[in-house]
Amino acid sequence: MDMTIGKFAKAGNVGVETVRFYQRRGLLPTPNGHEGVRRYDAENLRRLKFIRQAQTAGFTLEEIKQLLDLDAGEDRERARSLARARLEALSVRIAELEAARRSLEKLADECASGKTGPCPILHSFGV
Amino acid sequence: MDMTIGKFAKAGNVGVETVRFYQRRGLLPTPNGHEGVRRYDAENLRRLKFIRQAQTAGFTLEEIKQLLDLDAGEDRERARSLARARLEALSVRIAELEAARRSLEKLADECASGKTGPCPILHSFGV
DNA sequence: ATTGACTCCGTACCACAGTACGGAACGTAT
DNA sequence: ATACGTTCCGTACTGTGGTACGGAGTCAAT
Repeated sequence: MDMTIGKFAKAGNVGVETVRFYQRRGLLPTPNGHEGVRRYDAENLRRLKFIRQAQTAGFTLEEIKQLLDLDAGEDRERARSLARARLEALSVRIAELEAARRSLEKLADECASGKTGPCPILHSFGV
Repeated sequence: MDMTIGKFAKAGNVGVETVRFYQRRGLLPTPNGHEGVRRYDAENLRRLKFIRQAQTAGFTLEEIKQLLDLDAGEDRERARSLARARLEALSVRIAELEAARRSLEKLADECASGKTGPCPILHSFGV
C-alpha cells in the first residue's frame, strides 16, 4: 500500500517537486526521517488530496497548514472561524464570477450577431 | 473632465503604480508623449475599468491586452473564440467553487454540533 | 519665489505557488 | 556487479501581478 514519492505524487496529481515543496512548508510530513527512501501511505495521500481541494476553495497554503493543524486539535472555534471567513469570501467570488459569466455570454452573443465591424467588447462588460 | 494620474488611479480604484504598470504592459496608453504631466480622460477610465472587470473574469493581463486590441479591430472570430474559451473555464471554476462552498458549509455544520473533540476538517472535504 | 504636493522614470523588490537543476545515494532487474 | 531509473537535497529560477524607492521635474497656492 505504501508508495515512494513518485507514485505518491502521481496519485495526488501533483509533481514530485510539489510534494517536496509542501514538505518544506510543513503541509506534508517527511516520513521516517533519514532512513533512505521514504514511503508514503494512505493517510499522507488523504492530506495531499485535502490540500488540493482546499486550494480550490481559495485557501492559501498558510491557511491550509492551519486547517491541517486544527484537524488534529481541539480548537473548534478557530476552525469554524476560518471556515466562515472563507465561506464569505467564496460567496463573493462566486457572485463575481457569475457576473463575469453573464458579461461573457453577452459578448459572445453580441459578437455573433451582425457580420462586420468590431465586437463591442468593452460595452459587453458594461463599461 | 481630464485627470492627472493620481485622480485617474483613484477613479479606477487602483494605485498610481498599477496604472504605470499597465502602461508598461501596453494595456493603457501613455497620453501625450513627453509634454510634462499627463492627462487622462473618460475613455482611458473606461479601459481601466474594463481591465479590472476582465481580471475578475479570470483573463490574464496578456489576454486582456488582446481583447483591448480586438475591441478596436475587425476580427470577430478571434474575439468570440477568446470569449468562449474563457466562458468554459469560468463555468468549470464556478462549479469548483460551488463544490468548495458545499464542503465548507458541511465543515461549519459538523464543527458546530457536538461540543468537544477535533472538527472533522479533512472529512468535511470528502477526503 | 519658495513650499508642498504631485508626477515622471527607471530599477529594484515583493508574495505566491511552484518548477528546474545537478550531483550523490539508493534499489531493482538482469 | 553493473546499469538504469528513482530518490534525496540544496539552491536557483520562473511567471503573474503588482509595490516600493529615489531623484528630478512640474504645478498651484501663498
